[in-house]
Amino acid sequence: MDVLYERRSAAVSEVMEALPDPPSYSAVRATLRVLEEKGHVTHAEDGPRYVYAPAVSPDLARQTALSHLLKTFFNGSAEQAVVTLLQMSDTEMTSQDVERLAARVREARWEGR
Amino acid sequence: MDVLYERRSAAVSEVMEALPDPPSYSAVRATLRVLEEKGHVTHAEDGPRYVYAPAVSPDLARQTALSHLLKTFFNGSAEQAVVTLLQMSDTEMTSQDVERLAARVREARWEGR
DNA sequence: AGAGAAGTGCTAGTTAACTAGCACAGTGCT
DNA sequence: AGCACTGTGCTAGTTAACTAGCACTTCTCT
Repeated sequence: MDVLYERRSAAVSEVMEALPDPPSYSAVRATLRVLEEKGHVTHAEDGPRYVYAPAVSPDLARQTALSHLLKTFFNGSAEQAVVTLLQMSDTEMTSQDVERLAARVREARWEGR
Repeated sequence: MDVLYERRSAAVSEVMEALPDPPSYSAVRATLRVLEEKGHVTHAEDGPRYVYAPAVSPDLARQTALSHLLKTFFNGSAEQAVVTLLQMSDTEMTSQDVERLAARVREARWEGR
């Protein structure tokens, strides 16, 4: 699923290549078929091959993932998550990014949150 | 794993109760044992029962989870993630929270990020 | 002290996941 | 047109995950 979320859509071979220590081609095919049966994934035909994509909008997927992560690692606190994001070294935020971020925070405040 | 991250530690039965549509007791025990073999989990003995905990510090786990989520859903952009966090309705941020957040952002800027 | 509850260690049987491999259908190249 | 290439549909066999259950130990409550 993460591969599909990251790439937005992918053929079986692309999914396999994106996986670290990938299982067999057959296994990936079977798994995608099961995911489709469960409604997590859709497939479209591109010529002879299937191209799979998440069944849910990117926006909803993002929100679901974020709120799950908040619940699991930050006790539901969005503020703590934001602080950690800023402190993470591999985030590579420039001062310009922080500037824009502050602007957005101000925006959010004006919207009454 | 998510159950252990959220609760910091848990006995087998607690893990099972925290799972939606839980597998059998034996399955949970076996899974935790495998996770321990793979080094993702540690156990301590509390009287007669085992209490499992993640093998990695909460802080590292948080950072790992966040950077994975950034890569998967936000194309690596921490700024986008923060904006989405603020926009999410179920985040329930008060204006006080936003105020404190803005303060932290300023702090982060002074630290040269 | 004794009975019950709750837990682990271990095992046999069942179900699901993975592997390997075939036949067949489109693409692209010569 | 013909051939290699890449892909799907499907199947048989193998490995891993899950289930159910027993014997044994430790705490708890009466």
